[in-house]
Amino acid sequence: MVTMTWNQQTVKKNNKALVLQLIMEKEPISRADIAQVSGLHKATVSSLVNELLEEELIFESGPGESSGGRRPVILHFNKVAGYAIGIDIGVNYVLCVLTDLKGNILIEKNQLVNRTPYPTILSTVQTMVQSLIDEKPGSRYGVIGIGVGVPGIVNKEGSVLLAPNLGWTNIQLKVDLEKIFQVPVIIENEANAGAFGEQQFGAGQDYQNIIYISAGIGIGVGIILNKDLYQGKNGFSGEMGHMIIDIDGKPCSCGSRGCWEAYASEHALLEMAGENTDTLESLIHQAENGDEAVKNLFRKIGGYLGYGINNIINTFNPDQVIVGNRLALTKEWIEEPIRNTIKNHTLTHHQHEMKLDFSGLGKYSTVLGVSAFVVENFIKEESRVL
Amino acid sequence: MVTMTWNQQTVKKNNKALVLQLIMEKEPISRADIAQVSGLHKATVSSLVNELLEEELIFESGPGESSGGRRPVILHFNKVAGYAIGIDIGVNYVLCVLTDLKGNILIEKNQLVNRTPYPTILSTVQTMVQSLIDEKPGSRYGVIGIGVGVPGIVNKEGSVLLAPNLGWTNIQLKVDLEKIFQVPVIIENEANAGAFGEQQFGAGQDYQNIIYISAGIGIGVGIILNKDLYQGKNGFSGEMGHMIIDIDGKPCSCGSRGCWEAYASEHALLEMAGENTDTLESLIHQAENGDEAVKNLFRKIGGYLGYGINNIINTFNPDQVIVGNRLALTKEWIEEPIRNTIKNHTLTHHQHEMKLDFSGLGKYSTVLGVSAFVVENFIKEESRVL
DNA sequence: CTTAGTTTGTCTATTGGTTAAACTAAGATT
DNA sequence: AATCTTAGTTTAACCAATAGACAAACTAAG
Repeated sequence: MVTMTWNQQTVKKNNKALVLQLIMEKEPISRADIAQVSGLHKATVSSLVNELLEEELIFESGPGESSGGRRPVILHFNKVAGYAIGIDIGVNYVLCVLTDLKGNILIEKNQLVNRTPYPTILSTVQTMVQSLIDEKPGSRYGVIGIGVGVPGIVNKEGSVLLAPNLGWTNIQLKVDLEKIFQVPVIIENEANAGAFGEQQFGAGQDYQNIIYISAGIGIGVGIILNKDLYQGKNGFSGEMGHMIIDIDGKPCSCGSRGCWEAYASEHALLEMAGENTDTLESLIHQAENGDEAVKNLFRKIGGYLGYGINNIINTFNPDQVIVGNRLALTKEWIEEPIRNTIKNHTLTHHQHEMKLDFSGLGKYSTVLGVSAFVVENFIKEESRVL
Repeated sequence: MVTMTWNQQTVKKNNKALVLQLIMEKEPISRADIAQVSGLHKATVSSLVNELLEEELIFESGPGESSGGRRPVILHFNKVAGYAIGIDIGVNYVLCVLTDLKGNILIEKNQLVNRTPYPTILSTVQTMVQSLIDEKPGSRYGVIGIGVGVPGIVNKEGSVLLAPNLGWTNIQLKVDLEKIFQVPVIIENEANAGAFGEQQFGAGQDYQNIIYISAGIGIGVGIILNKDLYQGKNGFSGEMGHMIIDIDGKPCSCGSRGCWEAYASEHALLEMAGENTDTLESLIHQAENGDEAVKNLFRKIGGYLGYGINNIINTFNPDQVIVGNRLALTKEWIEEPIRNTIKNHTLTHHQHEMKLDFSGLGKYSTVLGVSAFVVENFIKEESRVL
């Protein structure tokens, strides 16, 4: 079967998913409202809602306000019908969270790690996830899946092909985790996950086409077009950290020269700061205490970020660009230079109505993103025809 | 009505479109084959095929080869059920073609122009289109629409907001042409149209994610993701000619510096060639006669093109990059340097299985692209439920 | 308090599509 | 000639959305 064929079951599945989505987004809401908003007939909505009630994906909560007639029955999304686990594997930390189906964090485990060989990290993850599972409250569907964000190149089969900062190559992470926990596992690049997290719960909730810039040790980019993550042919999209912005410029760890992340990343920042500073945090501390040299350093990084963002805007004509990850902590000093660079370089029509924002979720962008992938997957499965 | 709802009519419409698409792509084909390939039931296929026959979008052509039983009835797409007109407005020419529904050019009109004020071009276009209409053969649906490719920024309402090389700003081209000819008109950026043309009929027929580089006086890029043109928020996507590849580099006509097209376009080439050469054609002639200096010039341009293509590949992880428009004529000399630059700079995983090709349609990319847009639009309308 | 009107949600019959299965058509095979 | 195969059509069954009647529960006006 080459292409998608349609029949009554797909119709029902789609409408059911639509109803559920409306309840998730607009709760509290009544059956009548759903019919109104969706364009479906009252009777159709009624029957789909009843199925969703039986599946415990939604619940009723007494009558609402009358608007001149019979009072409506208020419907809610049952966000604790199951729980998702989101994991962010960083260069020196592992962050695991248990979220409900609306991306609220219920339990959080954070662990610093010194070295990152795969077996070590895998066992750390295993321990952390197991303790989340042990502590989680009861629910109809239990743990519906695990999502993992990794700073590296991930293919569509959930293998980490290359994660230079972790020292990983060809790690079958999805296979390993599914074997251990027997639930669906989703592996994503950290920037892609962050983009989805911001789109679902953070700064990007109102927009269709979003480019999320994960500016950390390196730079990765998550591309959301028409509300969907764009992954590319193999899942490798968004490696814009290795976009050349300066021909024959600074050498980059990737072997090329003049890459964006050689100028605008945390790594570049620390390099420029010189020998006596070790961490981004200490630089931020200095800047907060009025150190003009450090502030200028931040401004310079901001300018470089701006060049890359210029390229992004001219390429994608997005609704919004979101700056996230560690460098977003320096918003106070980098925002102005970024905006200036855009103003002076980017095509006028493209600037118009384009929003530039900073991460709304901070260090949780990635975990919430992968958790949202897990939820999305679950909802798609569950809203099948029974 | 915020979102899409589904009912039996949408099912039918989709299935009918699917059947028609299969016939278009795989003709000659029988009803039984369609059922096989699509997964639809024989009876469903039969009834949909009969409707398509009545609409004269397809026709039968006697029995085919038996495969051990009753011989099948062979179905064909009726590519002359109507005709589309495609127009490419260039800096010094206007190209108009009449195509059938499969993108075959039946009549072609080419006219050189000296100056490009809008009223002049509009009247030229009007004359050319009128003569195409007068010469066209009879058919069931006549001229189903007009598509126009323009070298500039086009919004989703079919207005040309800015076309620097034509000297146009805020031209309501779609409105004007629809008023004159009373058929649906589609306006697209020339690179977007070229991308679609190559994907439908040219070098990109086998691929899902294609980036088409229109390298002419300037550089524009058409982005096809999952077989669909990506237009961006306002329709301005793909202005990668103004991607910065060299910080504080050469000034560009856009007001910025270091833009890709300041290094890798026909304009850049002629600038580098110096005062005594006027056209790309004369340079090609020199190169063909063994002029090493000119060949080196081409190689240099190829290298610069490579830098931008590096950025494209790392960003999009596409199936294929296609180089088109005027600079594709210099393939003989620029291909090698492009490939070298990619080899030396682009991330290894991204290079893998990535195809780099040159335009398969030559100067017809744009006209065939807009014509294909018109056809797509028509098919979508016609396969409506009757 | 009564009555009319309105809004919410359900029930029943209808509509319009796909599908299953029987059937006809026309060839190949034995 | 009899049987098997494949192609395509017809008929009835099925299923989901819909239209419209209806009941329940409320507001508003007299």
